Amino acid sequence: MASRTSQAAILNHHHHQQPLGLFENQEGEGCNTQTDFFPFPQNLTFSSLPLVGHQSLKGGLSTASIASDDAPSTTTLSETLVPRPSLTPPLRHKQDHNITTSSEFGGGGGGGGGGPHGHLLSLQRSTANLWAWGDVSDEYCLSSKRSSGGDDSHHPYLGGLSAMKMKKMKAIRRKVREPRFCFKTLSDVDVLDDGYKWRKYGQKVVKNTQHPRSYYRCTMDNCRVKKRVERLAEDPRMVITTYEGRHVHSPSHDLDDQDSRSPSHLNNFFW
DNA sequence: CGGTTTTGACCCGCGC
DNA sequence: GCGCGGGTCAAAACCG
Repeated sequence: MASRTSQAAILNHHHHQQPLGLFENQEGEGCNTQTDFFPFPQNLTFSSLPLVGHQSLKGGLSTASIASDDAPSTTTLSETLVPRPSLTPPLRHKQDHNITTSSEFGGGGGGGGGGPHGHLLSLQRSTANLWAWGDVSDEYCLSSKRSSGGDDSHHPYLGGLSAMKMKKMKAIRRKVREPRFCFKTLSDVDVLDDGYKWRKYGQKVVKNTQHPRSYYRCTMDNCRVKKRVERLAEDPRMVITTYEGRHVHSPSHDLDDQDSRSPSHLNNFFW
């Protein structure tokens, strides 16, 4: 895992001067040739990117950039950058008819339709640009939102609370959003296998896009992490994956076949 | 049969 | 206030 020593830098976005982060894998050339680097938060370790690399990327996933406002045209990524201690989970791709599968990651396999983490895409020719954003400021780094509310606070149709109360909660909830980050990946497949098990709970066609956006939720109990997957409008080859929230557990793959690899730093995936 | 996906409906925030 | 659009729910269908 030489790539564990990935370099990180941040670029200015061409439009809004918003900080873009470029994480350059040591092995990769850093396909993104943008300049204007600036120091990236030290506590933001991308120990996971290497995992991407170490598995099947072999340097293919060479770059990842972080941005606050550089939203793909199809989304409104208007939040501010919130560096997390560790962001990127070990990414792999689910199989797709278009891709060549070079490795198999036993483990994870979910049950029915969506779950099968069978073959995994070789990302050798993939490029991932990592965005990160979130409108969570340090002070409230959420918690009030859901941790207290338990199961009901996130339930939009909950009947127990008065409408007023619900509205207030919504208001709070809007401001106190889970930390989020996203990245884009050049890939034929939509769903990155990041070691966690996801259940799809919605799909939506967003405006000005041909490709629908899919919504996933972590299948683990008590874990409210969500993930959004869509394709970039300008470049359908690019997959935008957005994570929201932090896992309260380790990746499912760890429990199976991954723990022998790098169990300690995998804990950092609880973004 | 249990877990996941699909998909139409609903909710809600936001801009006008 | 209204309409639009994004996000979520939940029942039915699907799948291993």
